[in-house]
Amino acid sequence: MIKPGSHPTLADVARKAGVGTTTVSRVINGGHRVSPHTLKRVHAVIEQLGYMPNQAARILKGERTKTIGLVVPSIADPFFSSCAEAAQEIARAHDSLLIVTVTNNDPHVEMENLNVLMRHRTDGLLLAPANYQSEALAEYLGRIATPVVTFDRPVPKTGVPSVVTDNYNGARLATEHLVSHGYKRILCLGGEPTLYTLRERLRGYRHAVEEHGLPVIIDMSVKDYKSAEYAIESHLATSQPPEAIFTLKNSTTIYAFETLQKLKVAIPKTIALLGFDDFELAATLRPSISVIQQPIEDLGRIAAEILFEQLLPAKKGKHLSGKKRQEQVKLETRLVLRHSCGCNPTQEQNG
Amino acid sequence: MIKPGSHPTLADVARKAGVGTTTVSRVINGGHRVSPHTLKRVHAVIEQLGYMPNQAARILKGERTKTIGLVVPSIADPFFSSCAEAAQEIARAHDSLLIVTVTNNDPHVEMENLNVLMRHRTDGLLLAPANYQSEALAEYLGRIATPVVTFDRPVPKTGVPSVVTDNYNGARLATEHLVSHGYKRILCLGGEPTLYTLRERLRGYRHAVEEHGLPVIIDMSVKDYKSAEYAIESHLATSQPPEAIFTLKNSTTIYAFETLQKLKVAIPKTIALLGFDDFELAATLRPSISVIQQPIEDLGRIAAEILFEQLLPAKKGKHLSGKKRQEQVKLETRLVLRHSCGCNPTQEQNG
DNA sequence: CTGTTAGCGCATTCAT
DNA sequence: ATGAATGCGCTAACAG
Repeated sequence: MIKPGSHPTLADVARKAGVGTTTVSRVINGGHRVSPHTLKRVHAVIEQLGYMPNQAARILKGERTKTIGLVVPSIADPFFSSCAEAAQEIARAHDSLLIVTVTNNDPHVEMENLNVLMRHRTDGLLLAPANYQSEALAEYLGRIATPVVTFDRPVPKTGVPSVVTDNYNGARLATEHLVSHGYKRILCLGGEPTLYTLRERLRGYRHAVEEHGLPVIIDMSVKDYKSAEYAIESHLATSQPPEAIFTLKNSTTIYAFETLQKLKVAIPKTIALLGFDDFELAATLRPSISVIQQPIEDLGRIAAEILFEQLLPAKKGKHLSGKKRQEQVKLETRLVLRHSCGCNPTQEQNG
Repeated sequence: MIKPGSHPTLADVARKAGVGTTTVSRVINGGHRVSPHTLKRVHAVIEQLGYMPNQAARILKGERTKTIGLVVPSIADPFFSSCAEAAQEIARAHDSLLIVTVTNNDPHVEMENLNVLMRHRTDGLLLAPANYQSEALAEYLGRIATPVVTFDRPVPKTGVPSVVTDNYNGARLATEHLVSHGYKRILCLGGEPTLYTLRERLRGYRHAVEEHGLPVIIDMSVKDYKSAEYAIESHLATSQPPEAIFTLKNSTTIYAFETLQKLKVAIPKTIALLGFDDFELAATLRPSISVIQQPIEDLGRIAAEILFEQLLPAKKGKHLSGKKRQEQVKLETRLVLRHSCGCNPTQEQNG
């Protein structure tokens, strides 16, 4: 070994094999135009030295880094980790690595992460923006050369392609369903009204109830279990308590369920429940919870696919991909009927 | 712009600012030993050009890549995604990026991932090995120069440090508790007996029941809901059906719960249930499920901390860290008593 | 304080 | 079929 502790280099291999560096380079890049004999010996030396090409040197030569960056609010969140898994799979299929960074929904941290990723020259970026409506982000994305695809939440006023769930129609679907059960007073429960997804869902709910001439009852004060409990208790104490609750997100649905359970309010008899976004044990709870299901893996998968689509043409030296894929992809939701909304479906697959 | 479409280089900045490359280099590395005036101008040019240092070039100079690799069976799995989140946080604190790869528990894919990561010269590796007992992996890890820390599962016969849950004692704790309730026939239910974690838990269960002179009833045939249902029905049909079930993992616990619920077997009256590993709605189900809880985030966090601990000394040029941290860290579990085991605890925090 | 210069490991002409 | 030489962008000696 020439430099103990360090990795052997292409030159080390060349020396040991008694050939030129060019030859070794050819060998590790497919072995074309190399005599079988040399090929064999070089391979042997590579094996023996445990040589692995240094990606950095290749990058420096202008090659792609074979990495893409993923920027999400959280990776512990099942929603984003599912997206991440799908994205990782696509990346792997394209011989690329996925670098994961988390923002905790903090625009400042997000910007920092983007900068670090740019320094590493990731070939592309997959982004679930922390702050819908951020001018700084829009400006930043317009400035950088790296292809970006956002998912779950778009960045408005930018040409950045995005893959999102059709939150608006999903919420409409949910609300319409509750209406069809005959419920008149439908409470829409949620939190963090600044989030794009929740705003869209809220809009869907509002339009649906308004169209049916029903009262708009919205409570966006839910931040945790406590606030959910407080909110629901307040609405129950009203002279005209709600007959159904449409919860805008996962955690809210669970808080609502727990609260109703604790207060011994019969679901769906006294109050029906329907939530946006499915969750693991929704079918196992009693009663089972009806939900609007969004194609989570598809979000990550399609976003990654679009990203790599933008990456490929560059290889051929083409100027721009001729037919630009539509700027925003909207994925449809699915209404999963279980018992909490008042339905009585036949047993689901998994209990 | 000198090269449209490409990133501006340090030399570009130097030229435009009318200074030498060294000066620019100094500026982007803290700005020490540079006159305030020059500093300001260079900063201005950097801003104007949108210059970002090329990480690859730095790496080539022998610097660290500021990246660590994470190799896990799945990132969609809440267990590993929680570890990943913790690891990401530590990485970020050390100004590093986390590259995530998933193996699907396939040793071949795992090896491939490791190779790719080595090519990218990640400073270190966090690994949850796919296959306990793999000779090839042990050999590989012994050969590479990069520091590695495994978590959740160790790689035996290797000096590779690992951070694992004390699965053995956790299972003992669980079993002892069921015994203390007076149950005599305790069924241990699980699957994939090749996994390190499950073997350890199985061992803990076995020792505990044997010590109490109780029958060892093990069924490792659970792979999915169907097989769980079949297994449980079989055991119920016995002349001496079990009085309690100890499930070895998350999903098995849920399958068991669903099956018992479907069969209208009263929990814990007819059969008690206690599972290894907590899950989100364990406290919300009725009855709530008692579990052995493992410190999931700690696994990822501590593994990452140990990794960076090994990385730091190299910076100072020291030969080896003097006091080697103990090779294997074992994290203790916690018994969380809810209703399914027969306990009647006071209400938990969150319902 | 500042500039010049020599590599880091590799792919790539251009010769041979 | 092979090799010598060049340069990618940057940092660190080493002058000034």
